Amino acid sequence: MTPTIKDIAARAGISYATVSRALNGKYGVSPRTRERVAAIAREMGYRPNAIAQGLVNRSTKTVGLIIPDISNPFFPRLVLGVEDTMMDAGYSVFLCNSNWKLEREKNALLQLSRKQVDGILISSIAARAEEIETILPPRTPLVYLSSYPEGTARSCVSLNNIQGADLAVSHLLSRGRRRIAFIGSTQEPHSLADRLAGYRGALERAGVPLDENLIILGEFRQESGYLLIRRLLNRGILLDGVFAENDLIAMGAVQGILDSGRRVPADISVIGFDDIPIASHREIQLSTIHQPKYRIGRRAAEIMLRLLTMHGDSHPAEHAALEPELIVRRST
Amino acid sequence: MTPTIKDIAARAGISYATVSRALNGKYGVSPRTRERVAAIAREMGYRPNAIAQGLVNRSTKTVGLIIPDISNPFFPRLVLGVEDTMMDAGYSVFLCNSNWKLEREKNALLQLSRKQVDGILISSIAARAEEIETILPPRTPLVYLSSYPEGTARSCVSLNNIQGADLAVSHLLSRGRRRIAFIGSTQEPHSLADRLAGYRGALERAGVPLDENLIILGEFRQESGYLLIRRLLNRGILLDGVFAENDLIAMGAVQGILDSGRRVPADISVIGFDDIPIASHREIQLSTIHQPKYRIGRRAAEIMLRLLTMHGDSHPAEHAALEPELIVRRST
DNA sequence: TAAGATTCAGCAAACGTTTGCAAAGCTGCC
DNA sequence: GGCAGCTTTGCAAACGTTTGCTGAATCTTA
Repeated sequence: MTPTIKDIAARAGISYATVSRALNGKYGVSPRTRERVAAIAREMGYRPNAIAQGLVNRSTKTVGLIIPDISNPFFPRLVLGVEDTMMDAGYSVFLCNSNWKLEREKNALLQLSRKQVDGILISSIAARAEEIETILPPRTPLVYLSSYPEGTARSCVSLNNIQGADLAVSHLLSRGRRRIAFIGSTQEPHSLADRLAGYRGALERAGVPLDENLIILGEFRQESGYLLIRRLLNRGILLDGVFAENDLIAMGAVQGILDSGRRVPADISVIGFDDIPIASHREIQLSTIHQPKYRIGRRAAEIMLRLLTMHGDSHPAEHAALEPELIVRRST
Repeated sequence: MTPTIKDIAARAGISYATVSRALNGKYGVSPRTRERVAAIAREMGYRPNAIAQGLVNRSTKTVGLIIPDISNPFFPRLVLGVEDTMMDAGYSVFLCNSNWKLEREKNALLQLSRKQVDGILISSIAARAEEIETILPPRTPLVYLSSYPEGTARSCVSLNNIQGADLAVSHLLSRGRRRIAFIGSTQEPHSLADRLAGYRGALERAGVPLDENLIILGEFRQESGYLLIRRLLNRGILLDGVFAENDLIAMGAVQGILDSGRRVPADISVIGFDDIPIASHREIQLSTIHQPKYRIGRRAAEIMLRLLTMHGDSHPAEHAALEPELIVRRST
């Protein structure tokens, strides 16, 4: 077995309370015994049992991170931002994938709360805050990142989605496009609502009439973008621009357009959202709205650390809305 | 506070030992009290404290997963494979990124062992097994995945790298290529050694002389591939094929070749390794050796679960070497 | 040198569970 | 009615820590 504090005490011929105090640099231990204990601990290869510490300290130095799908290229850098920051502060992070299912999201929440995590970071697909916040013990530190539900009073870090969508659509308009399709996903209701709002706003401001036939929804996958645009095109609906809710959809749309014998951007301009790594690739060159993924993760983790250290006193929820940035590439 | 087993006991007017037994379906509780306890627990919103359970059961239902970098496109699906499988079995997983640094890898190992994880899955960059195995308590369940150090007696799940490299190089040879460069990375010594061995073996079998000038090493990044191939080309070294240690390097190499005014594959054929998602993209079409990333993760997790359930009795290390698959696309 | 102050160490409870052992309650049989 | 045998329950220790309280030992100071 790995040595415990009692083994050290036995070896040093003192009580284990003293060993604990010595190891933790607590007041009330003579320098002599302190050193002796340290030496013995080192020699025996002692490692504090974080589980036992967690039980008495009521803090596990652990947080949970729930995201929809790590294999979606939007999330890895976000996760890295969280992980780096929490790790540096001495926390470990549980990663949970919800696979875009509310049920699994709730499940993860439950499991994490059993595991006594000190806090939870979540990129939630829930539509309403109660759906997820009622699962947690009342004052659990909670930070939403990138996507958050309606009606929450907790801290959030996200891009200004309305502004981002507006930026994208305005860009298409500035290129002389008037029949602009919106291809989105029903998987994240809140971001859908915001990006749709930005789309509508930009059109309205430009005096371009909204055509509900141009709005079409599927999933956050390339195949979905491909299928949806082809369906639109096959129906004979006229369009000269596409604003996709994310880059994956946009890339699928580009393929669909090319396969239908049209050109990008000459016949139809396409713009995406997120700026995932592949979008900037030389052979792809997709115009998009940039999201600083690593920074979102880091920022969320920083807020979490703040919540963690003021443990419990007043929750001044912090809503950080980062600025979107338009990236113009070949597809527009 | 969240209710404990004692709160339930108080409410039910029985001892908390009985509550524990009732909740865990242990023998020796009457159906009547069992139901009563269940009802009260539900009503009070009781959740077992996994930390306390972990302390007495000496099992935390938790594993650690250490990888170099989640933002490298090779890892997300591997992580997902692990996570899905462990989650289904009721385990949570700590994710740690080592950023290709041995120091951080060791650090993560230490941190995880403090946290009393039941087992560790690691894609290690260590050259020798002792470097990492001496850090862990002797009989800790440990599974290497995708990459493992020299001299280990533990379970591994990985692709047959030698065979994969052989496959890739043989393919280039079958295309009439004779001057084949190897562009690799020093970041993972073991996989480098194997892929280099496959490269050498294939050349030798074909009777093509080995030219050490054609072997050049950097990092697992696209920029690295670009820089290295350009350096080679600028030196005036003749070549008609490139075998890159991974797809990122291969993609960089393709760009470098194009920028130098040569054609791919007409002048120089390029093949990568891993088959990351982007490699199959219509505009990229990189030939490569496919790695079943999700399956590697799942398989490793399954082995871990087996180790976990036979807790301690005999460690029949299982070495699963999955078959590589050649994927021919436009770049060769 | 004695009394008070100060330093150092130990005892024991607590964190929330599980579980071996003993006690109590019940059943049915003679 | 008494007793064996079974079922149901409770007591208390244990897991590895932290920490408030108390006591002993040492040091000051008059």
